[in-house]
Amino acid sequence: MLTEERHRYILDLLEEKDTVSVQEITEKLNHSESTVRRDLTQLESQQKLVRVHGGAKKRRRPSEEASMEEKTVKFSHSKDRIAQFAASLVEDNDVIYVDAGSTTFAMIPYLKDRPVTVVTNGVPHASLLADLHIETILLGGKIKQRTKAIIGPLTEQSLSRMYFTKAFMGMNGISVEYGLTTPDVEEASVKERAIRQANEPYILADSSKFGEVDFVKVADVEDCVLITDHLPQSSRKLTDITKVIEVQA
Amino acid sequence: MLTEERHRYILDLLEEKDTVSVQEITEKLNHSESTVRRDLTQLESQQKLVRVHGGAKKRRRPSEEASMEEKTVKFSHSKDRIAQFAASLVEDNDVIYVDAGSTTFAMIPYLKDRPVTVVTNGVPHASLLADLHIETILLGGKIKQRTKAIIGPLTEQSLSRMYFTKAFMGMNGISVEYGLTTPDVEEASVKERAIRQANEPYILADSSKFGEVDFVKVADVEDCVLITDHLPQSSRKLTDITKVIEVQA
DNA sequence: CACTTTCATCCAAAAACATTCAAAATCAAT
DNA sequence: ATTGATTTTGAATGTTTTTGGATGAAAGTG
Repeated sequence: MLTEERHRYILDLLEEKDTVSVQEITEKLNHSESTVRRDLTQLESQQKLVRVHGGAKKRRRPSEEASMEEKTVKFSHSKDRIAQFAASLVEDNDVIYVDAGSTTFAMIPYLKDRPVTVVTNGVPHASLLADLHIETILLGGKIKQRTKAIIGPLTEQSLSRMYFTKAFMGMNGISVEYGLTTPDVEEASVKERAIRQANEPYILADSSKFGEVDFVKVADVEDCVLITDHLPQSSRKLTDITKVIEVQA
Repeated sequence: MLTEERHRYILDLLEEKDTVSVQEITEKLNHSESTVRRDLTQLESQQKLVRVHGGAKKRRRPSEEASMEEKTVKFSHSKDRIAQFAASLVEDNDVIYVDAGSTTFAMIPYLKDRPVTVVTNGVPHASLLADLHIETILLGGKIKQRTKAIIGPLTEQSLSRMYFTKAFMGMNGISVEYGLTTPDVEEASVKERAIRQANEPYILADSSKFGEVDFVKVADVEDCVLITDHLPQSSRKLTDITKVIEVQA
């Protein structure tokens, strides 16, 4: 096989997979490690790829690289505080549920390199989790256009066969009288099920959610622990019926 | 055999394959190495090809040669042609399966505003489909970091309860002898299942996939219709055992 | 820290190369 | 058709490039 052909093959592999190992190439091409290493060295000097220990990765334009990183930044300060605290509750080898939504999304960067399995119904959540090399199971079902949340009967069905050590949920309305509420019927059903399947369900909510009541009830307040940046005076009564954690700003 | 004929033959080979080895030519033309080398030297001086150690490669316009950029664009052009044709096969009210992978991803823009339901195991696919307001079901399961494909037993389980009018699959290797193959075991299982659940399974593959053999077999070639930009001479035998559609470039 | 994997470097064997030369084929004139 | 000149061919030669294994150093893993 021609050097040229090997080079082409390696670059094509990279085009598909972003990274290749020396081992993989030696097996597929049936050439020695020495040869493959030489190939990689040459291709690197041509700026066609970047060598890494054990193989090579695709060369990215700086712009691309930046946008990858950028994904993990910027949330409102209160959301981020809540998320960071929630993530600190996660223990090694937990199997946790992370609900779709922006507050729970903010937790994900704080889970980096933790030995946990995450089940989620948030498509962007799953994507970021995978990027951070966290074992991730995405629930199946209908995808909701606006929020990229997975919902529907299929979702509930799969959920009903899972069990979580902890669940971290977003919620639109939290009220003493009407409990935990959300605007979408199908999403409510999924949330309800996830809370039921978790040993310790937590609700992540900034202060604006308290006193709000939405269309569908998901669960009673006393079923969950609430995590917030600040509990408004008007909702102080909640502390009588369930545990509320106020994260220091 | 005339010198002129040999030259023609060599250039034709290059047109097909981009690179040829001296050895290959000597075997096929049944002439000595000396002769073939002379041919190559002459053709190079006529700027019809570029010599490399062990053989020769196709001459490219300088612009092409220089930028990796163009190569990527060009590659995705054939993918795009294949994808566009595949999308044209979709009929109203179909329930189709769209496999994870870049070729099938290219189909999605062509499905915009079509009254179809799409089931997929590609996370980016589902995301784009939702953005284009197409009814989308994402399969559940483990998410694969590199490709963002959903795989694993959970995935197969849900798949087994679905039925599709058509399935559009990507594939890494297509060979007369070894059938349809792919490098990842779990992904292979999902693909196999999806093909089984579809009334009309299609394989989308550019010409580079033919003759390739990967680690795991997914299905036999005759189970599917192949859609490609160009079927290489060496794989013509495929037309005897299944339907192959070559999309005009 | 021990242990494994991957790495760069060196070297000898193998493959591919340019060059030379005599035989074979082609041509051009008789 | 035969001869001699010319071109093309394939084998032989020695040189250069490429290859794959061996080695110990470096990096990654637990």
